[in-house]
Amino acid sequence: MGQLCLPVGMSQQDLVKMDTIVQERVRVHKGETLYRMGEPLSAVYAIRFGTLKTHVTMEDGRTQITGFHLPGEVIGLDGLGEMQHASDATALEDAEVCVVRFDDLQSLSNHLPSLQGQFLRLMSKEISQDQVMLITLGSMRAEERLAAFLVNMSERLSARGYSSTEFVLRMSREEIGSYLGLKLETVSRLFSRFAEAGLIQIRQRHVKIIDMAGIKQVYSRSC
Amino acid sequence: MGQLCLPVGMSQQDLVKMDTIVQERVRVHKGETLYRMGEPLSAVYAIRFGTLKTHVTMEDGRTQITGFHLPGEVIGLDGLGEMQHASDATALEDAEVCVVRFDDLQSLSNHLPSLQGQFLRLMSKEISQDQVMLITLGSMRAEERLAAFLVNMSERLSARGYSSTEFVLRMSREEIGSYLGLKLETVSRLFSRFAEAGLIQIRQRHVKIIDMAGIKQVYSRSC
DNA sequence: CGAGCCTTTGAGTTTCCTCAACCTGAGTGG
DNA sequence: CCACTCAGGTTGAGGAAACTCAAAGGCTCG
Repeated sequence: MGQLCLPVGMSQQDLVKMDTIVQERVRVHKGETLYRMGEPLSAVYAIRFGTLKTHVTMEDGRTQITGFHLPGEVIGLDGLGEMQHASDATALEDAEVCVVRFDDLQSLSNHLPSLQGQFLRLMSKEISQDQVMLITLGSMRAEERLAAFLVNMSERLSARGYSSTEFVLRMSREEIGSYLGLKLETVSRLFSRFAEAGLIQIRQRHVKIIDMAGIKQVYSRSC
Repeated sequence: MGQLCLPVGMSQQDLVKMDTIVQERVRVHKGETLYRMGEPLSAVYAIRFGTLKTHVTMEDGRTQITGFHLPGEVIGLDGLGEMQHASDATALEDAEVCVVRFDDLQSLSNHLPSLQGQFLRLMSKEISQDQVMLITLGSMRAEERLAAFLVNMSERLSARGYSSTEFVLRMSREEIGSYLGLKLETVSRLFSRFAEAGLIQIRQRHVKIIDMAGIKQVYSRSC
């Protein structure tokens, strides 16, 4: 569990203790939601396998995807402050998560000093990632955003032992668009343009990266 | 100090204890930086008075403002994970901050159980705010972004005892633009348009909100 | 009071969106 | 087994939004 569910940085004994409280696992089928915005926060979740998206919906119905989450990542942290979930989490494919119950956590954290730090670190990382997205949405053009997205997916998949050059996107063009602040047609056109330029091969959701350096250039050689 | 430097939620005795460790204050003059990205994190900072901006710069020189920070807010939390600052913090006007040293904090947090929770809550709030910005940048049009910005400033100022309808923007059009993912000319034009529509009065950086409901409509009646 | 920065406003251009048609592949029922 | 359906994806044409470039006016600060 330890390796899959919480990132490195804890001692072996601590991991053993952790294992004793995190025995609960939940399966989430494609399209089902793990939690919804506004629900009381009873736990955070470490993804064992599968991909989930987190998204928020405004009063007027518009929706924005705030993240795609791969195995090994922890979701639900954004609700810790108000003790209620700040977004929806939906499975993009059948997935399984470890349930880290919050009341267990609180009683345990006294005995596990490293756990507090672990959570601070996770939350801080989430803040940093959000800030990277702010740059992406605030100062990049469509082309650059999509290139950044591809590189980001590649790196995260690679860090989890998958191929960094060939993978399957678990989300639709529309979902990518929502995440990147673009329309689905724009995403589709850009994929086609990247393919034409010899940077990638793409057939449906199967992506093969041909020229990684070229893709990185797309968002570094601007201005 | 307590009221000014850390939000509510701590008991009176805890506040007294806090006061004993947070005696250090720093003045930051307009244009000076409090900390820079990459510097080792030795403290977080609670703003006593003045306004600061946090911003990040990419390799290619592009810069994005990630937040404007008013008195009472805590900055520097985004660096807690890596123990080094994840952004620059620059004063928009002469300001003073309380220095919350991290080593003091760690030794103290054992004796102050509420402090840990306090920090989790602050960080979680920061994540939520970033996610609101993601929606803003990802799915709103220029007009809506600026309206949301005005309402946000108004509410935060009001919560701090200032007027909610009349205030001075401490940042330039360019800085507002960077924050909202717009160019300075666009920001300027939109202010003029809002004024023409009778929603606000604006002269340089002095804003007077005439029709708050109208401004809120700008970003609720879309689609 | 002058220099430099900030702001406003205009004209033209680019980027991305909208609308629309058509294609593809997976799943379904006859 | 094949035709059908339907969601997702591609591609094109036209238009709207925001950007770029440019010029001129206004504040602020030394």
